[in-house]
Amino acid sequence: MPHMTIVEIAKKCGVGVSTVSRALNDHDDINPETKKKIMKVIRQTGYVPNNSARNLKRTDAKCIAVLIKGITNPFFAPMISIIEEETKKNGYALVLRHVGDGENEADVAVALEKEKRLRGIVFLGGNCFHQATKLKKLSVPVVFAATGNPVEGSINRSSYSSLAVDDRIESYNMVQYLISKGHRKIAIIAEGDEKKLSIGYKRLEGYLDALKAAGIPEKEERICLVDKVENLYSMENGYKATQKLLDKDDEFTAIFCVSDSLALGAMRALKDAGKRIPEDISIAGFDGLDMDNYLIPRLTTMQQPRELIAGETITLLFDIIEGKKQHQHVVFKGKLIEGESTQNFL
Amino acid sequence: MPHMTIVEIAKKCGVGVSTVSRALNDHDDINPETKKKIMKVIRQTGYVPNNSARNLKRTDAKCIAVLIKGITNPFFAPMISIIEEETKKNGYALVLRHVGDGENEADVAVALEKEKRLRGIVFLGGNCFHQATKLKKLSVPVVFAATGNPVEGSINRSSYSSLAVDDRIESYNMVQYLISKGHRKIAIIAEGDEKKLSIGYKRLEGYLDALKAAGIPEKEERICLVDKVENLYSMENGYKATQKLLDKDDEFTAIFCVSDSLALGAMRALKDAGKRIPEDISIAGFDGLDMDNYLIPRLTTMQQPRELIAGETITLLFDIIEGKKQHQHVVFKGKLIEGESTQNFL
DNA sequence: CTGTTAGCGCGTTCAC
DNA sequence: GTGAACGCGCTAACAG
Repeated sequence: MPHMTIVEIAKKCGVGVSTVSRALNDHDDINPETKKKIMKVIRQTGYVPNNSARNLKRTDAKCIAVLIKGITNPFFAPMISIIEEETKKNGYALVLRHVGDGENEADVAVALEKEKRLRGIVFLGGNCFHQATKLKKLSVPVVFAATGNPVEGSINRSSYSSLAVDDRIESYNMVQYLISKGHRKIAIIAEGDEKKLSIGYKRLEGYLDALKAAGIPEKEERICLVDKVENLYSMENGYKATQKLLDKDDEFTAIFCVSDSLALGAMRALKDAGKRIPEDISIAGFDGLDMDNYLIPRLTTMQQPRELIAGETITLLFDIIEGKKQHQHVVFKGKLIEGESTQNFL
Repeated sequence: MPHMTIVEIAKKCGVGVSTVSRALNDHDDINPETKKKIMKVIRQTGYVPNNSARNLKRTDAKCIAVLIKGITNPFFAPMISIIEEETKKNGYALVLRHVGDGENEADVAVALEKEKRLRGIVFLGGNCFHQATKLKKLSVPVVFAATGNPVEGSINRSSYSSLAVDDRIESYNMVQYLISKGHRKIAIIAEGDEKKLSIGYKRLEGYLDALKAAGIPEKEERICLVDKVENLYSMENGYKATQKLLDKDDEFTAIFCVSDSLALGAMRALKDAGKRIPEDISIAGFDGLDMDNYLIPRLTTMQQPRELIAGETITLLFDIIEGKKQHQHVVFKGKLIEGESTQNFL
């Protein structure tokens, strides 16, 4: 029996389609007996309602969507768990949507809103800036989580929310920490981005700020910008970048990597070059991935409060949906986790 | 203008809805001029067609779905990239669907097939067994990738495909490698699974096979089964398991972890216990994650040919869809990557 | 080449 | 409580 429809179920049960619909959607204006009978037939036949048809009609549909550019990024893993949990707890359905490399997130969002009758949208993600014009096409609340500089173009800041750390400041803090450890020749592995909007660039700015504040002149050969071949923040990129740094300048005593993955690559490259970590060179990362605390040596990093951000994001979204709150912009503080990959420069 | 429909676009353009539809779907039975005009209006108004309505009508819709239990698992990352690429290359649309902890993958698949008019389904994933009865409700080709023992219950093996390594054999090979290195007291961190169907259990069987073949008696205190608190194959589980092993028995000279994440946790635990890797204890993992080659020391692992599996999977699926091939079961060979985490036991 | 029309499968009015 | 009828937005015939 391929392709059952609600009509056939109705016939089988000797009732009208609307009655089946009532049973399906847990309406209370239905005789419990009838419902029981119908549900039994549904189970027996293995009937599954067509979601496309439902979405087309349904008006209520408590459903939100979470869009993630690069869902395989380990950074998102714990956030997704929390979002799933909280969404369920609030009685909403969740559409988790991966946004591929070629896709534009705002476009995906607009299409999804039409398709699913969403009540709200979360953009999860690191390194992206959305076009204001496209965003304006969305008619449901939008919240950006863990995104540095979410919107490009002119849009009223009160028409969306954002929850994130301040990449520039936290980066500043990390570099200042390195300076406080006596390092003055600090290299950085950051992101080559012409638009200067990416989080990688903001973290680079924080680095420059910190040097300036400490009166340390920046040196071009200590700034290594990786480019987007495949995965920007890959370990491989960190490895290669470190090799380049070592080629150009072997005086630096510390490397600040704008992501933990880059840092892992950097550690390996240093090791391969015969350098000891942290005795010869200190390494610091950014993000606070689960693995950091298991690496040998443990990685010093600027931990983002991912779980907190995820939780607050989803709570805020529901509050906005239900009219309890207005849009807002929340800045979280990073936590400097001191691992074994950094030490005093003597 | 919230909620535009194809009718309004048609009116605005002074044409019929079907003409707009033709423009939208790149049909060739339309005047290029008309099409241009329509597309312009569409762009200006920002109209986006409703996918639910499309899915409801469309009959052809070249679309496949990939379902992944735990999409955040780093093991899948490179596979997803390849699948996206290949699917696009073949002119198909792709629905990438994360299956949450509470969800049943087969159920999701059935619902998705109705909703999207799929032409084929890929189940990507490690540690799951699907119920035959539910699988039978699917009317499109199903391919399991990187799944050890995909189906539970009775179903004709010629009604689905599978592409994977043989976990038991590859596990056997790894343990035999350790034995060949002179290790005879080999501990294992595996998966506690009552059903004995999981890949973790199969890898445990491979371990036992290898010991037996070498005439090494198995010792209960060297077998540590982690349980599913949160993430089964987490680093934390590896860490704790190793601590337990050290408590119970400090004679073993090697640990075989049934996943690389567990191995990373194990490495850290050994380090914290003052053991040197590999001088005191050798560590071997399973999977071949990207990070393995960056760890210090580099992790010895049984690498699964993930990219190859992903590519072959998608190719096979399309061949089956197009009637060029029958269902088949392909077993891939693992590749033992010798890192620095293992050495001869002298 | 184009417009009109009939459903796709379902939820939701309405009467009953 | 229940059923008949309508329409969600769109594509695919079918005429013209």
